[in-house]
Amino acid sequence: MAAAGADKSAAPKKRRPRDSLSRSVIIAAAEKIAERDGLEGLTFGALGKELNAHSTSIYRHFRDKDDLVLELIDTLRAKSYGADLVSTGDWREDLRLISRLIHEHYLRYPGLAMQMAARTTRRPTEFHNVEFALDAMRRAGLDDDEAVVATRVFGNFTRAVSALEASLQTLPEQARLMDEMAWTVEYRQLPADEYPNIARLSEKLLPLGDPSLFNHALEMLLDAIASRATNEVAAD
Amino acid sequence: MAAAGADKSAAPKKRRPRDSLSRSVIIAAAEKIAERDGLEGLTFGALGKELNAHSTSIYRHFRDKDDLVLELIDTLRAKSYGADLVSTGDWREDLRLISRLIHEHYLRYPGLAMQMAARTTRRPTEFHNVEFALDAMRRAGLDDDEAVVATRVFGNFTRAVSALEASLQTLPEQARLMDEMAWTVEYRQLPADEYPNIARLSEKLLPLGDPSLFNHALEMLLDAIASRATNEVAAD
DNA sequence: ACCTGAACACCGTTCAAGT
DNA sequence: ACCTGAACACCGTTCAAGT
Repeated sequence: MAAAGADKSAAPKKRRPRDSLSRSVIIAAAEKIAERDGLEGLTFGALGKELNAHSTSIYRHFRDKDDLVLELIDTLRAKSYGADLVSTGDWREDLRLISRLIHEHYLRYPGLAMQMAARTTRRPTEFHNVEFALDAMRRAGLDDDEAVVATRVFGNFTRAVSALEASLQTLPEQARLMDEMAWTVEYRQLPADEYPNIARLSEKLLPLGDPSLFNHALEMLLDAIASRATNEVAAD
Repeated sequence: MAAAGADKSAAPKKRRPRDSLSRSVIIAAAEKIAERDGLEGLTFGALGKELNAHSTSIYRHFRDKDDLVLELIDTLRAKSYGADLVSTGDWREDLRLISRLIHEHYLRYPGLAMQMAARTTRRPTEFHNVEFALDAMRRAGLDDDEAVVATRVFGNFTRAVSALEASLQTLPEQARLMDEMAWTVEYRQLPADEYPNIARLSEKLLPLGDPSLFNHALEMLLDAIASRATNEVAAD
């Protein structure tokens, strides 16, 4: 009774049934690997193992690795924050919301962050993000041209800074620690005559990835948008 | 007379003399390759070929590839804009200057941009950049805590957005074109009832890497810094 | 002491061969 | 039609062997 059904194929073989492979099945396996091993673990070899299939059979369903990664990006996006992106009615709060959701999402999948930041996926989640940001800019009082530019500036800022923070997380442990420590060690020993400002402020210097920085930057950019918007609203 | 000196070692061998290899010689070769083939061409194999040496002999002078890349980053930085980083006396103009120099430099070496943005090199060029920015923030009228945060925000913004733009440049040609075209093709066909703002503005949408965006973002951030600085100066 | 050669453990990708 | 096996052209890196 104990090892009844799975007995024969116990440890070694149990081959996948024919036709059981598909894009969605492969993406599900990729998600699992990304969640478990991070992104550097996402190889065709690992996918094959996870799927109990030959690694090269994936090529029947995806043109190449780029094709697979783009599909994975959109799936993760929708799952990770698709449902949370609901307007609050306040443009500034809305921009804060989308920016923070993207930021958190990138930090959750740091190995994919740079690709998420740089690629255009042409898929529903992306359409929805753009629509959401454009609408907030309109409600902020920006005219059409300003809204388009502000949306891009705001989006590029959010994705770029988030990807930078995420990439700090993917550095080899030793490099990350050395880099972080530099701001509390090397920078405190610089000569005051050559680097007076560093010497004066050396106790206060923050590492590049300090968690408070994102919000500071976000609020500064929101201030700048608000001040441009105010100029318009003043005409009311 | 024609092929006199170089005759014997014409095509095939001409081995490097012993002890002629060093960190600086290797970095010079790496610069040459980076300039010529971009960064994806910078492999130990290519370095060996460029140096007329065995690829593995590089390991006598650099711990690993990361060690080599960090050294290369600082060398390129110093050479590319080290001499141009001179204060104008105007804090806002100074921040504009350093931001644009970094931006241009990243676009010149797009394959290294992400590493340049995320790593702390602990070397003179980096010290100098930090000192320069801190001094500008002080002259803008920010207090110590604000200056430290503003420097980080400003630096992270500059490096992150520049690295994002640079990484767009390193995409495979076909992916880059498809991604750019999406904003003038797919986005113009979205249904107006579901995406009213995209539909209304679809003629104006810019690709992610539009060259005007960096300056727009930069001026917005400078505005935000100026407005915080003004609050202080108002007390004068 | 310095450099080379051969090998290792990976990658993504191609393609002929099996079922 | 779908999947596998073997091979290819790369990576970075290690280490014993040559000079």
